[in-house]
Amino acid sequence: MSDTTTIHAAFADHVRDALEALVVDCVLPAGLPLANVTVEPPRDPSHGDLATNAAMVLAKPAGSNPRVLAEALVGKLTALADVTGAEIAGPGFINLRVADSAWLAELRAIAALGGDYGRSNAGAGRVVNVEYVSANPTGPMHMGHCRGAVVGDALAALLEWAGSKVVREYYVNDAGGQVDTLARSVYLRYREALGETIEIPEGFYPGDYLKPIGALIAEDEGDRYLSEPEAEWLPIFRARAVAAMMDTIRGDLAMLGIHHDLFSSEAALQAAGKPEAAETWLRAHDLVYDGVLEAPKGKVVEDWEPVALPLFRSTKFGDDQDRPIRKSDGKWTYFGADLAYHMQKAESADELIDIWGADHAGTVKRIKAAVAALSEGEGKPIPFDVKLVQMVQLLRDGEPAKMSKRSGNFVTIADMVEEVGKDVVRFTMLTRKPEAQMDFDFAKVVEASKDNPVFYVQYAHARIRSTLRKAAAEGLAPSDADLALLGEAEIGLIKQAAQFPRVVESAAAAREPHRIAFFLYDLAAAFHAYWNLGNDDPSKRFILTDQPALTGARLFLGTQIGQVIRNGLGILGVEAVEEL
RNA sequence: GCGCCCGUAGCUCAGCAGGAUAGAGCACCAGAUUCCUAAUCUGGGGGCCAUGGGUUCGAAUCCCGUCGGGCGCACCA
Repeated sequence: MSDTTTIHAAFADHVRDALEALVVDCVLPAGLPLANVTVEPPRDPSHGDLATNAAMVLAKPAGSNPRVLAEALVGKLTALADVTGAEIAGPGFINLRVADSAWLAELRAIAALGGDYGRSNAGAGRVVNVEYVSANPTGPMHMGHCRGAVVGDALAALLEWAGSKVVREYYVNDAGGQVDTLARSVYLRYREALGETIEIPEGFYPGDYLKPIGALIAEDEGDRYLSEPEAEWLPIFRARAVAAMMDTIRGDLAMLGIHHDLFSSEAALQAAGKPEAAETWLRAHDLVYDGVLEAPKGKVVEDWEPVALPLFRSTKFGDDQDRPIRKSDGKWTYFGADLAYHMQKAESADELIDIWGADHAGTVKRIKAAVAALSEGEGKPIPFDVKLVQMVQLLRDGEPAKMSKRSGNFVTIADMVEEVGKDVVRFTMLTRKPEAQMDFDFAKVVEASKDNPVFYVQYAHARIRSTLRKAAAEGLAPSDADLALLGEAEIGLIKQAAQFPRVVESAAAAREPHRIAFFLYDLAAAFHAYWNLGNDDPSKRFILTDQPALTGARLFLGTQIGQVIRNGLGILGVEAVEEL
């Protein structure tokens, strides 16, 4: 990264420096908590370009009052070259006005940083492991996986932009009973491929997508497995079925533009003895004991009977019940293996993030308990966050959409991407905060105009690119030679685009990629509004053949606005199109 | 019954880890097209931020209760 400083970072530093100077002057005591000090644009632009709440936040811990502090701070800040005004307002805000020349410098900074504008090193290179999707390898990806996939992927990119090293990981649940069922289902399709008439029992996977796998095995291996006992063929069919499903899933993910760095196999984890190691350690610390599971509450289970199982003391860490790590047949529960899996991830990361569907909300406490127990016990507590994405209700013209041509009973991601396109799916999933439920209506989302922010943002970018092409055809090019010709409207646009680095930083800190989407929407709106000034007043257009200097400056501005939009869309994994 | 998430304009949603007079789109009303793409823009009406308390200089935002909606609640993943 170059040493080009963005205006946002510079002023955050300026305020911090001013506060330190006040410490030296003995106006402030040393060691004040600065975490809540913000430097950000006020909502009302008439209040200036930037405002800080420093005086209000620090008054109490400093044993002073906001007014006195603010006046001292203003004294320091007015001395800055880029500051043309500093005043105290409201309950103790300090409003700053920043010289136009500083905004023009920011425009040059965007140009200098290009595709890196907005990156920071706030994450300080810490390794963050983001586990997302992790759909069971028992079928193609469907809508239930989509939101988590998109949110996880955008979050991963966002954290990279904010200076973390990110590992994108997929946990392949290839060890439980479900993949055995998958193998048996494929075995049926295998027999079918060899001419038998089959019936698919309750509880098997009925989808047509298993037919080609069965057929392929029949082709490769002939009828040799027909007469063999299940114990012989099951592992083979399981391995082939899982491999085929993972190929399908990787294909589905690729359609969404998602590529994981690491696929971790649960079977491999178990083969390596990781769950045993965790159990041994937990037993040694009295965190696993042999106990009896309580009957579920609030729900009648008819054939419930008490069983003795090895239980993890998750209640010690805030869970409602202790949780079994092995089943009564001695095999690992999902949780028993998952706990070891999280330890495995923690070995090579500074921080863990899981993206889960809301239907797994009930298991958050136990896994957090396990990670806390193991990592604190090992003397290396690791920050661990589980992000829950809420359900998406699929609609078609307001009616619930069901049924897929491929799977028989659910809408697949492949179907959806084919119908509405990757960019629409991704952007739409990201224009809502993940913890709120959302509707996804095919009818609305394919509409290329209204109600569809993707096109709105892409259109802004396309307009800019189109204008640059048109200008080039007339021999006009962007130039920063005469930026002083830019006026109030243009500076306003720069101010808005200049928020990008701090939006990236705060979105990353809050783990909320949707903020990028809303920022882009606002920036696009500002651009469209600016553009339309040229409708009423031709002198406000980009291309003015008789004024090459002004045209060059405006094209330079447009180029950088386009760059910011492109960078933001890049985080979201949405294409910045050249034309619509 | 218990746990987690949500409740902001008629509808769909933002609200930047507590800040100044709560915003946008859709819908509704009134306008802009000899234009670098009108897939756009300008203006207007519309809110007890579910509700009752609390915390403080300051609450849509944090805490507690209530109401309403969603998800989950044995060895399934």
